[in-house]
Amino acid sequence: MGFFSKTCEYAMRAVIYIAVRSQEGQRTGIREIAENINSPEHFLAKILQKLSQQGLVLSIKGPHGGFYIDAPGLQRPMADIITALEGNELFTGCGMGLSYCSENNPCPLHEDFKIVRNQITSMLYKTTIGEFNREHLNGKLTLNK
Amino acid sequence: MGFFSKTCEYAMRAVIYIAVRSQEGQRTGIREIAENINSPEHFLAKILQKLSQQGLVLSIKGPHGGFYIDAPGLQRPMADIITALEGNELFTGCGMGLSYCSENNPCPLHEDFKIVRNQITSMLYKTTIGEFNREHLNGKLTLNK
DNA sequence: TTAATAAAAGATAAATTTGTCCTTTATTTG
DNA sequence: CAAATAAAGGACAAATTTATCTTTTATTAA
Repeated sequence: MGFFSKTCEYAMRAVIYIAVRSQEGQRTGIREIAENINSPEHFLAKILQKLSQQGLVLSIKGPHGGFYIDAPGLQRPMADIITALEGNELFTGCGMGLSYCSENNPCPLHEDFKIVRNQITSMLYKTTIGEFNREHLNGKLTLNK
Repeated sequence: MGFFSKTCEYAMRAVIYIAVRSQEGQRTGIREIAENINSPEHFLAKILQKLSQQGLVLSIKGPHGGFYIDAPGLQRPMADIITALEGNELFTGCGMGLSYCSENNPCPLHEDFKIVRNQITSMLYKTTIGEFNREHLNGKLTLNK
């Protein structure tokens, strides 16, 4: 059980990769992205299709086409990727899966879990899609293994 | 996407329920547990089978048999439930699913994610299986909806 | 305007998780 | 001992997630 689903993992890696390439003024094809983030190409295509439909990434068909992200897009938080693909259950749901868990009706882990959830939420909202650049990837950061 | 898998959700709820009943000196059958934590009975049976094999819960067959947890068992951390069922990927894995992500080779979310993971880890290790009792369940706490 | 390129879209398949059912084994009680 | 009880275990089925393959549509460039 990974923390995020494969779908979200691939999506985050892909979007960061596209963001880096976009800041270099390049559009990127699926092949290149999949190779660089180590994901199944066709599965990733489906994911990017969804993100594209929701306007999280932009795309152009045909020669020299590919995916890219514009300046406003680069300012959006990582959280938007998760939300676009799986809604906001991660940010709101009960840790033990109880639908009526709430302040008034808490599960045993409610209080502690609130802290964890807030931490995740703030991590994903404060980190923007565009805050990683080529230097990061040329340094210690990695996306593909 | 829930935070934990259904398996872990049911397991945590079931173990807490068994712990409460054990502290009342009672063994509990699968039927009763499933009803009280709102889980599919047979699926839960499989889960408890695994937890029983690993010694996390104890069981006795036949009339007046059922599941229970002894005093040392009640002292164990909730984390043991997760580990018993799915290993410790949750406590060690990279948020973006990268196998070689580490201090020397971090993914873009590495630093923030470390904080989140530590919080989860400490939540699950500091909370013991036996720390909830009937008063909790009769109060605001809930396990079944 | 034709050929090549690349994403969009649809169909299908494999793998995993979740859920159900049935038989066997162990234990208790009458 | 026989009948009843309850977990253990095995087989199977449904649902979801992950992955693959093929066709269509849009765009570019020769």
